[in-house]
Amino acid sequence: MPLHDQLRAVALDEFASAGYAATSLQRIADLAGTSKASVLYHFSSKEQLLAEIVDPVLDDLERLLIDDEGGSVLRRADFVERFVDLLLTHSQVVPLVINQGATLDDVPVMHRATELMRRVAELFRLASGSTIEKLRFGVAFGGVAYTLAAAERLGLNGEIPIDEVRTALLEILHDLLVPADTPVA
Amino acid sequence: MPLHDQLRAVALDEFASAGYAATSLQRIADLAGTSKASVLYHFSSKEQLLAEIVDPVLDDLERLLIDDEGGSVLRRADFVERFVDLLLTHSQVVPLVINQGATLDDVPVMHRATELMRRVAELFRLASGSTIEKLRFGVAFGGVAYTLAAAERLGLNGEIPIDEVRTALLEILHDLLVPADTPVA
DNA sequence: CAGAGGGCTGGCCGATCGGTCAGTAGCGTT
DNA sequence: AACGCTACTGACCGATCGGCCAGCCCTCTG
Repeated sequence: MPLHDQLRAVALDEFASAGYAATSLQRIADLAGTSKASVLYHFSSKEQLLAEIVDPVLDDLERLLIDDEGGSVLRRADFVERFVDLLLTHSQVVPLVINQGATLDDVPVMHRATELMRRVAELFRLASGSTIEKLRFGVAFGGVAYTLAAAERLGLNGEIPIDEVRTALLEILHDLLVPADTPVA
Repeated sequence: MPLHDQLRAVALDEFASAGYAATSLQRIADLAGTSKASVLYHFSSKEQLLAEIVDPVLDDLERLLIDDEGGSVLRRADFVERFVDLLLTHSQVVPLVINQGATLDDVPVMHRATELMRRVAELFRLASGSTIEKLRFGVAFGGVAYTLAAAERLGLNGEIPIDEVRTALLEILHDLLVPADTPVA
């Protein structure tokens, strides 16, 4: 693997587990077996290293939003399914954005993440819904992200097959976001 | 308000919104209109300032766990209700622990928080349950915490009366944690 | 062989961090 | 007046941070 990619992978591990602020460029360099200066050779700054990690995921999310808004063809259940797949695909980046987004809102890429999450919320038209509908969105979205982030820390997950996780999350999210008494399309 | 209490309040605001690592003692001092040295006069270290904020909340949680384990008298629904009240009472500390607990596991008070959360998980016997039951716990607990933390950031909540929030959260958590096909006691 | 350029590094910089310490201002007691 | 105690402060410390830079090594090209 090229050093550039390896540095990105190592940085993602550390940003997700120890936090962006608590992860020094020196530590990233040590874990990758190189020097701090070489990290700053591959990435012009620590912020840009974070951006190169997070931006592709936000691109995926934005694409999903555009697909949906473009034709409003997607039924809510379909959106939820694609959304879960996106979360599972980027299971390390999701908690990074969720847990540290508020802390790092001065970093441009995290501000973009917040804006996209707001658009997801508006998509479900929960900003104008009832209190419980608003809270259902918050619990569902934050709950899935938190589960992906902290389940291991609490020793809650063994080696659960990802297919099983996917199915279970879909069922839970479906229960929360597509209540039986709500029109789906 | 005594300066000691004011410093604790200011620090909690900053720890919860900007993060523990990103909040300097100097900033806490500035916001309270005093000097950094006086902060370290009232609290022997930054870690102890965090501990004085978090420990009382963990004491409450531990008390709830002891009440439950002692007689196993509490029905699951009762536990959920007391649990939600605890989260609402300490709505600033909860996201602090949830979002930054993993990052700060080297800080003793945060390690204690992780242990208590593990006990809550075990209480629901979800460690030995099916995949979807494990995930339901994660989604429920993390979801409520995330909602309390980030709803404002996404502009999802206006001035919702706390009673309404309490009722809604109870309903959502009840749906997630006390499924219809599960024996309650 | 000469030179150009990409990959990489050690050493350094200013800034900021948490924390220490000597010292002081105010105040009630003797 | 002299004391002791609490509250508080400015100056300073070593460590660490992100970032910069001159220069080295290697390979490819002419």
